[in-house]
Amino acid sequence: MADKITSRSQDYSQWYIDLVRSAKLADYSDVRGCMVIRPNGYAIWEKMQAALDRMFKETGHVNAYFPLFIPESYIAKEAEHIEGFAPECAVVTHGGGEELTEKLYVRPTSETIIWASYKKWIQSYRDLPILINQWANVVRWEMRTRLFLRTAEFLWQEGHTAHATREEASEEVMRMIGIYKKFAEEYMALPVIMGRKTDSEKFAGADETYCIEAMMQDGKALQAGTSHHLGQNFAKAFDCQFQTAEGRLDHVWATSWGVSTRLIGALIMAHSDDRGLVLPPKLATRQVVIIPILRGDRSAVLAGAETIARTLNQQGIPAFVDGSEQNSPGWKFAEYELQGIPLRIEIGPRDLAENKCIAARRDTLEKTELALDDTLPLRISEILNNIQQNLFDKALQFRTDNTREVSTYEEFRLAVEKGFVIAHWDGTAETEAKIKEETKATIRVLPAEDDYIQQYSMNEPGTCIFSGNPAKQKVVFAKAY
RNA sequence: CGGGGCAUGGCGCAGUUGGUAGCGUGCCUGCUUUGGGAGCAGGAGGUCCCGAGUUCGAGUCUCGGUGCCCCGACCA
Repeated sequence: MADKITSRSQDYSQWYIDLVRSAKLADYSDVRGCMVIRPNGYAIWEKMQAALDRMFKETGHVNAYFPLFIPESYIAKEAEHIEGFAPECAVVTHGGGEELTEKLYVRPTSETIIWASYKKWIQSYRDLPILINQWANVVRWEMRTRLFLRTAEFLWQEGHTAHATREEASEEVMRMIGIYKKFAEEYMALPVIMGRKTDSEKFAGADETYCIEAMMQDGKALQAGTSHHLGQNFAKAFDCQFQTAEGRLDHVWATSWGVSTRLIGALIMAHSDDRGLVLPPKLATRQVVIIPILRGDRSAVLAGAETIARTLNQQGIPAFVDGSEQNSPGWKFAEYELQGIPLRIEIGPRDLAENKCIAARRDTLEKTELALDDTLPLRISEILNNIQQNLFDKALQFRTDNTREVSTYEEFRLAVEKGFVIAHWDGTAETEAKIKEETKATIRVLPAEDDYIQQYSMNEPGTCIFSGNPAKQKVVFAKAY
């Protein structure tokens, strides 16, 4: 046995760390809070990027790149923004051996430097909308870090759009959070609740923040993506006005939205098990590993394996053969399970004689015999689709099983230790803060999707779980990452 | 920023009253193996985190420093 992973039941947090390291997704760096994303981890990010980037382009967005360094005076322009971000910023004070006349902030997010440009680019309503996305790294000097979930430097995409009206910006905010939900559910097989954040949880400088919130296997919530309505806050801070069709001057309306490499952490914590990573096929660079059992007529077995790989690759199913003789088949089984390859095919002399092979799926660990004929690629793609669907179904079932509606604060305190809690809230920040102080649970989301609202009758008025005051609606509470 | 832990071959660890460093795994070579992390034999590999001190002698004792991890408060 090589890298042994701590079991989830024994220590969930340690399980996560062991998994990330032994599946070679990421490694610690000697720089505090920073990580090295290894090829196995980066491959997942590349799959995510490809799918998201396509979805952004399909909705009219274009990519650009803005500088890593932001002048201090820019960051300082939006009061709430600097208050929120300044404490966690890295600041460059020297360059070329000289002290800089103005300090440069390493971007924690790019609103300010982008709006300094937008101010130059926008004069008329004819210049709007601007729909720009950038793929970049950002730095936030976090107190405490966790691989993928929270690191001092991370990779993300940030969309920054400029609009002529509040309504148009609102539509953009909802369109993008909708895309994130679609991506999470269709690609990551991760069910999410889409909705709004309370004021205390919203982005520094935003009027409104929408999010997608997911449940991890320990019942805790993870914010997987955000979309912000920035109102005219940044336009005002940067004096960015435009002339309307009617000839009036107005400040530009803004949105920003992002997802980060944190999604990789979400993916791991949602689906993986004590044997290692479990990857949804749509995010697996390598979907099928073929392991020849090299006994008897080795070259025939190896040729059989290669033929399967070639056939699958021709059908667009990424497959590869591990025919190395350095490791035993058993070793390879364990290794590729650790790495989360969705499907394994075993083929040996016995199979070859009977013109079949064994398929073992990563999610359920079930083994099936498959005939080696023209139907093989189809059967395999069916299994892969089935894995993708099964992961989503399982995660959704888990979320449902670990979501509880409560009507008393006593019930609340117990339930919130085990998952999501649906409860009435009086809408005040005071109540929210006290609940957080006493239970560590926060309001994760005010759901904004019909199915979820109906399922838990979120809009039904009632009595606040904490204060006993009238409450217009229920909200989702949970402990969060 | 508080509390705790760790620092010794690539990785994981042991190292007793101070005496010149060892185990597992991985790596290299060869042979035998191969349907759930194979076996045997041989081999390579270490500034013991850094600095100072005590001592004939420090991985070990003393003082100082650094780094990382974990748990909490803050955050995507």
